[in-house]
Amino acid sequence: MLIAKVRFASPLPQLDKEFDYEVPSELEDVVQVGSSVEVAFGKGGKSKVGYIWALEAQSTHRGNLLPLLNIISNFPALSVQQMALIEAVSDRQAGTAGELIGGATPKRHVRVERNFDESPIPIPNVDFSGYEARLARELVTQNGFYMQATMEGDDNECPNWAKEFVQAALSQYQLGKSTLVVLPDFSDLARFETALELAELKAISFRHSSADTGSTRYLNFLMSMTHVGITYGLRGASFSPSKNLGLILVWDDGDDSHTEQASPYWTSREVLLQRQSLENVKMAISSYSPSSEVLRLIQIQYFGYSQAETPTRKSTITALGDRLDSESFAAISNAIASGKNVLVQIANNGWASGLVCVGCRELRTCPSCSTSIWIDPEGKTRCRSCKIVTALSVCACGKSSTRPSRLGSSAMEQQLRRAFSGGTILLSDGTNRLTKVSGKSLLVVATPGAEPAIEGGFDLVLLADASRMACSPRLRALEQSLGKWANAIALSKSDATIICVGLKGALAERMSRFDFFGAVSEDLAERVELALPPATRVCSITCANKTDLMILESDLKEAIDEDQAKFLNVEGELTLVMDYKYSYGLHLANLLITRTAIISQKSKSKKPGERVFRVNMDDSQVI
DNA sequence: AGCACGCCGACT
DNA sequence: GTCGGCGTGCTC
Repeated sequence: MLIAKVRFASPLPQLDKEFDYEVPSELEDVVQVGSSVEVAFGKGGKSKVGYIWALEAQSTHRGNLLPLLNIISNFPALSVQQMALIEAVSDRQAGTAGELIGGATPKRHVRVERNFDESPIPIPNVDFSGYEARLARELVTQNGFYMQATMEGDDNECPNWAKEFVQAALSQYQLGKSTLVVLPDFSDLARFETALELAELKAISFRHSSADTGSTRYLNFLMSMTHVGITYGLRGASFSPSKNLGLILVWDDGDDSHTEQASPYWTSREVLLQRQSLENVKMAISSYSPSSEVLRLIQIQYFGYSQAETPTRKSTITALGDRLDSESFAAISNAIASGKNVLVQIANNGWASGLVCVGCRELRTCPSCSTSIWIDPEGKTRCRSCKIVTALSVCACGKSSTRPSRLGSSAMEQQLRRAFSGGTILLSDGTNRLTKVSGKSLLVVATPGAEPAIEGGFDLVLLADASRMACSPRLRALEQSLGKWANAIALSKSDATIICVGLKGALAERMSRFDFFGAVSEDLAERVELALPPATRVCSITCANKTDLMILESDLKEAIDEDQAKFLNVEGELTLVMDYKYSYGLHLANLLITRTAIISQKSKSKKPGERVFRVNMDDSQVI
């Protein structure tokens, strides 16, 4: 009798295990590992969809077994490699396999299956050469590699890195192997697609994208599962199947969008590093400015690397902290007057990033959650965290008026509109985004990540909030700012002028040479000295109530090895933060899974559909 | 999650 | 005596 070990796509820790079912003899020839099946489950015996995690000859369950009711499809819903990855990631992140299953397998479409053509794709006859192919060459000998991308700037829509990625993927294809490409956002996805089109490789490329219709997604999923080719997409694609995988490519791994904001809070880079070792394949990461994690991989010699040549652009560092001092004002004026195009990068959108009392200069905060209040793109005073529009009350000092602590992109746009009547002023931010602009004398105000492409590149880039972005007290502020500046600078012409507003000291000196590699290295060296991430890992555990958290804390204090992990003091009563060594990660994650599950079940303050504990094994926000 | 089981107070 | 409140625990 064949036994199917079945898992469910549920985040509940109680269901995070395999359940045994008998395979009826008439299904014995059709079931396979990865099949989605219908089974009866629970007291009501209602039917539920599960996934065959393994097929075995004997059951370990004492008690009688129910039969599988049905096989949902002849195509497996998950590949063996996907299941191994899901297990590895849930173990590492102290989550459940069930909460990752949904993201790894798309909704089934019967018509797509009926029309599915499993025959091999005619091999495209491609000759895609005519540029460096630095990456493809390095990957012949390297198993893990970081390539700092060169800033060419003249082609914003198909930059050098995208061509490098395509070339590397093509080399794999010629060896009969697939490539998986993971990008942070849709503009980078579009850039990579442009390169794929240029190389005429669309026929062997399978897009994993939430922007596609369900049937397209399912078709591409089946294609990735059954055909050697190039699978690409945003962070969710980290879990897609890939037949005979040979290479994993990641663009701009330090971008926030690579981190999943829901439990178990994984990041593309870490998931794909797991995948690299599970599937024994090559992996390369590329960006204009490296992440500190990548530099750590280089330091421990897990990754080789190659730095880009220093960009040829002119760099100006203004000493004043003001956004529009006379120097940058003059530079913009001159550029606009001579028909050139200017990009102004502003840290945040809306009208004001914060409001300060005119009397006591205290930052105004939301009455219910005490995070700062800003003026959003619609001009409303709104809490940043609970998103509620709040009427401003009278301050403790007696004054009721406020002034903006720092202007947002909408305000900046208005200010520039008054100052420069000669040019066309455009605004591009997260809510109102331009993907491409063209023309002369354009003055584009954009928030990081929302910079539009422009034919030929910008002539002048003003990083208007440089000093404020870099000086924010968050751990990753500097590293992330460097990444955002680098991405903006990459959109400029090779002889453009770059103005960094208000930088001082060593950072100003680094930026005058566009030495991103050096700046992040220095940042990493300091963190290593202070034993901060990525020298160690830091996890956070938040809990809805204090008593449960205290139980967990004393529980953990007894169980953990003090040489490997320790508690850190943080503000906020409902959060525990620990730092721990990489080698202790699996052990700690396991400890957290079991302990939080026990306490959750006994908790008095359970709410339906809400977790008692939220565990983030790599929380870089808390420090 | 769902659903049943069970132990307690309130009621015809 | 028994009806129904929801806390507790299990589901192959």
